[in-house]
Amino acid sequence: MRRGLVRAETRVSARRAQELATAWPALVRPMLAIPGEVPTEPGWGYEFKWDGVRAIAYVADGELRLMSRNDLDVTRCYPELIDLAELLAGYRVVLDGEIVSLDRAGRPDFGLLQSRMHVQRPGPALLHRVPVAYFAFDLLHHDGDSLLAEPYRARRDRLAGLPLEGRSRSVAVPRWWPGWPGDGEAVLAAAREHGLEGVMAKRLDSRYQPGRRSRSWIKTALTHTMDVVVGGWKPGEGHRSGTIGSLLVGAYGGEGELRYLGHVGTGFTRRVLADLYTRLSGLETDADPFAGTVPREHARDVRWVRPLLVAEISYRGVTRDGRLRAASWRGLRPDKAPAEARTDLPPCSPRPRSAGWLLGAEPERPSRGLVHPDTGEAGGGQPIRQRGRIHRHHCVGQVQQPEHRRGDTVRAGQHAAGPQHPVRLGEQPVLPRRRGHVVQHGEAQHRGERGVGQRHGGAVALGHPHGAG
DNA sequence: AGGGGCAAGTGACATCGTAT
DNA sequence: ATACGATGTCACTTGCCCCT
Repeated sequence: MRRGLVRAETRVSARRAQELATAWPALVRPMLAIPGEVPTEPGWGYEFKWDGVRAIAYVADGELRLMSRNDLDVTRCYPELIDLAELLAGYRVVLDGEIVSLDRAGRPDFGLLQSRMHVQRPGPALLHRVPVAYFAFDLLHHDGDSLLAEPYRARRDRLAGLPLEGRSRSVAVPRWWPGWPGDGEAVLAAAREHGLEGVMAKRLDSRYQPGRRSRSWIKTALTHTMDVVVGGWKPGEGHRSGTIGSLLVGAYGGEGELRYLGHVGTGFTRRVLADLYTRLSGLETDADPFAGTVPREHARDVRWVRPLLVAEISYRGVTRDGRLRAASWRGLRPDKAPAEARTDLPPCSPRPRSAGWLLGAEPERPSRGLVHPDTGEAGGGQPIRQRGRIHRHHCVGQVQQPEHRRGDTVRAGQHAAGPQHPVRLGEQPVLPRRRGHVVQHGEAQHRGERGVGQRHGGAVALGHPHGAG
């Protein structure tokens, strides 16, 4: 078999785009989602939102080409994904999917993937240390047929017909739920419980709109909030010049030290920036208020301030070195004292302790479909419902994991003792409500201690959020 | 060591088209 | 004329590689 074309990562010229359009059915840019609440009305299908890098995969005649969101050819960066071409020998397809790197528990970890993203010729050591997988979630072309005008449900059905699952450690077709009312909340609850990034909802009757941000796809990211103390700020650039670019924030640790947690540079309105500029100008000092050292690249051009302002921020997780990921400003908390802003953060992004639930460890399990909770009957990918509830259904397709990463498999939704729905900012009237689902800091902190999972037959199963199953 | 580039993302805001 | 929704642009984050 010929190996996939290997080219340096390059931006595609118009001429190259024409070549690609000739060699493959078409050059398709990924369809994008708008952020919003999980839709609950009928007519939506649901998937988990994967924390990785989007890529369109072109497979033809045993060759593979992977194109990034910005028309970069990233085939050479991920040589293990040539498995796609080998699995699909004899097919001519275009897939939409996500390149992910899995942590020890088998969950996508964007931090891990970052060590692969810009390496054009990864060596054996890096390939072994940080393997990647391709999660295919859409089929755009199939043996000469363009499926772009086909409804999402039909594209998914044809994707399920491809010989992709359970045959390679590098390829998976994640589960999806052709929705019933309420499924969205159930999938979101499962995502929250397992520390995933969020949920994608897609209209079952929607066509694929290349390169478009469409209301037919809605992404709901899970975020967390916490109170922080502002310890410094950096000047802005461009249309933010003359005002604040970002704030350096921290919170108090167990020893009473102010721990640096990172920058917040988004979420402000002009009015808020002007107000903060005035407030912070009155607090300027020469002394760095943070315990320990703020990294040099973070401290460049910083104006330190006395740590008296308390604010609430939202964030998507915590990086390995204890920094807030994707932090966003929500508002000042004049009702709180600086000492009330405490870290007590988990050492990493809040995630459950249980391992390996995401990817099945038994690739030859007889039925990969849904299993009826009472009869054990396979449901062929459709949600099994009884008395209007989802009982249990499997989460992702089967992927062989590297030996060193095999782990437990869990059944979700059976042990969650805490709140089943996130605490929303609506309960804090001083602050505006934002998009996305919010997990309060305390909830995120404790979730990892709630044993949410247990072994179950090689694939995860979702329990209904209201306790069935 | 420092800066640029790239991936993911967030959010605000300007602009354009359509509806009232 | 005004209001509203959709869309695109811009500035910002982390973390990595690569080049100077």
